[in-house]
Amino acid sequence: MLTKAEKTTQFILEQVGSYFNKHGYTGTSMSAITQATGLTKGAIYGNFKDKEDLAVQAFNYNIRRAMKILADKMTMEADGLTRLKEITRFFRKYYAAEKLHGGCPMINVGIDSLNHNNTLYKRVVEVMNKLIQNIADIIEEAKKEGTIKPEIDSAKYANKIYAQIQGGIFITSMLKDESHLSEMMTHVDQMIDSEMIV
Amino acid sequence: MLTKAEKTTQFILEQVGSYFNKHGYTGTSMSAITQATGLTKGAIYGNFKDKEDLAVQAFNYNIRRAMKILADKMTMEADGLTRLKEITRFFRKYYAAEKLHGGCPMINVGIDSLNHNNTLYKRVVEVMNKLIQNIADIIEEAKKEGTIKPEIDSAKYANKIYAQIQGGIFITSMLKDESHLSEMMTHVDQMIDSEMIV
DNA sequence: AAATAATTATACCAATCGGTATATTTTTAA
DNA sequence: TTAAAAATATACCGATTGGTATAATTATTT
Repeated sequence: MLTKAEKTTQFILEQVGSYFNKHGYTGTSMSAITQATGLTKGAIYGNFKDKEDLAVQAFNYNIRRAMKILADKMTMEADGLTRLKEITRFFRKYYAAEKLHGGCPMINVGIDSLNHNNTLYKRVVEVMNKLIQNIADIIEEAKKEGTIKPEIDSAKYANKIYAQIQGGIFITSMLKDESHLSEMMTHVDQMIDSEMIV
Repeated sequence: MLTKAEKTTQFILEQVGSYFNKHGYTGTSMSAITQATGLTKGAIYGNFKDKEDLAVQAFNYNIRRAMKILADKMTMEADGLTRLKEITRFFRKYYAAEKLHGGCPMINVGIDSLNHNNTLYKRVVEVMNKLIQNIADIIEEAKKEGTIKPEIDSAKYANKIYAQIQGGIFITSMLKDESHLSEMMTHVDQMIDSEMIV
């Protein structure tokens, strides 16, 4: 069973996650946090060391929520190629889902933290490397299964796929038109079909 | 000849452009601006209406500087296909150049303004649409010259190319490794060669 | 050179910032 | 049910925020 403090911590992250994601580190004030939660500074500082601690935990909360559906899909038993295609399928619906929570946490917090908060920045990089590595692992798996060419450089293609995803997210976010992300996912699918598949 | 105020305006933008680009709208305080310029608030507010006005002009200054080399290349007399390849060539050196000035203004100010300042956001979108349109125009030109297939959808490919550029910039910026952007440009070059060229 | 206009410096404003010490309340243990 | 502990609320801190009114300075015109 969760203690009261643990429940409050969770409650704060739920209430404040989107706000932090949307407004960034300096753009989120402690008073905004008290307002969003209906709690007071005593409750906030009783459960989080400082603003940075809260920001890092809010990012962890946000990225976990954003990636949950994909993470669940990835744990399903399926061959590598199927799971690779699941990734592009997932991101076709990503913008519509994430705009409800203030946008993509990776690009929002990534750019915001890059020159603002090193602790947060390092955490974003950590997550990014994991995401790219996950894609590379799936490609390797498909190579072992014989569906993707053995000469394919999995790390290189993982980087390319992730860059295309984030590029699509950025344009779609700025122009508020999810067709751009969708077309980038089509492009990735075509790249898989024409370059990677045996 | 420039008046004193015009020279001061230019001086402020030169001194403060990188700072604004690096730290964003809320991350740049008026006191930081006075410190960076060595001037006082009187000089700042005598030449700019308010912080937003300064932020917009700083963005215009930054994007013009960042794109100057490419813009010069684009005015040169050359066929469409050559100019298209000039774009990817330009962006291979983009990160090394822009990190000296706080990073890519499009992604920095784009993400920062998206949920912070609508005036600034609209200006970024305006510039982004122009950049994409420029690429589309070049593709159309190459089609007329017979070097690119007539059935190519120039708007669609312009969007794809720009998304790949910005995706590469984002990953390269976060991981502080320009090879990612470089490999994305190689990918664009290959796309041009394999899909677009007649 | 004197008068006028343009420009910049100074001093100050209320509001807000992140954070803390302490008082109060709520929960748990005795 | 009462005492101890945990959790939250309140009141406050000095520092900083964007912005302004006015004084001082510099440039231009007469």
